[in-house]
Amino acid sequence: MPTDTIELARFLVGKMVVHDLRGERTSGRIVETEAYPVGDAAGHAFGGKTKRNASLYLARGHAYVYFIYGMYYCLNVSSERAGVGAGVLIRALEPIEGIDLMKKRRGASSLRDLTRGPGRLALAMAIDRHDDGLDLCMDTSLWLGVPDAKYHGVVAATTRIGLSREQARPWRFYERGSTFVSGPRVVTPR
DNA sequence: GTATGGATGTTCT
DNA sequence: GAACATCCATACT
Repeated sequence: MPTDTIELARFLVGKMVVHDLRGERTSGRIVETEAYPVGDAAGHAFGGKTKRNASLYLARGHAYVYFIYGMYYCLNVSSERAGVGAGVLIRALEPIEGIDLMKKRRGASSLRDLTRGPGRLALAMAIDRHDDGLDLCMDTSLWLGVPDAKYHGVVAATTRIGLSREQARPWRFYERGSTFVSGPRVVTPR
């Protein structure tokens, strides 16, 4: 098992996210993540614990869901021990279960665009502030799992997306060759 | 294909 | 006011 935020971000590529909302089940295989480790100026926990980011300080494996740009939610996984603020952003999924339901929630959209991007996947899976703070290893409505089929993906690393304070470190991880990845697919040397 | 700007609400200066 | 871990429609090459 991973022992820190960056390892967890890599580890999560290929794993499943499942949401069962009163019997309406959607799921997807993670194809893209970003790490926001301790001390990272771009991380939401950088300025200390607040009401908004409190879930980042829960023990590894809890959901941190935040509202962004007045319209979208983003799903993160807390990544360190309790009391330490850090997390992994889930940026893109390959849709698996509940594809019709996801299309309905997203409005007309191609399969490829359903969950390609953090705001899109949260909308498709109906993840919102109700899910903030859930234990993704224990909860019965939103959880992380292992795919049925053996995972053969190759994980590559690049710089993160959409940050004004990015420092060009390879903390974005994605499945090489996947059509469901949201942004540039170029490997940076490390 | 790339580029640009607007929508929208919460949080912080 | 301004910034924000975004997305979509529109215009253009």
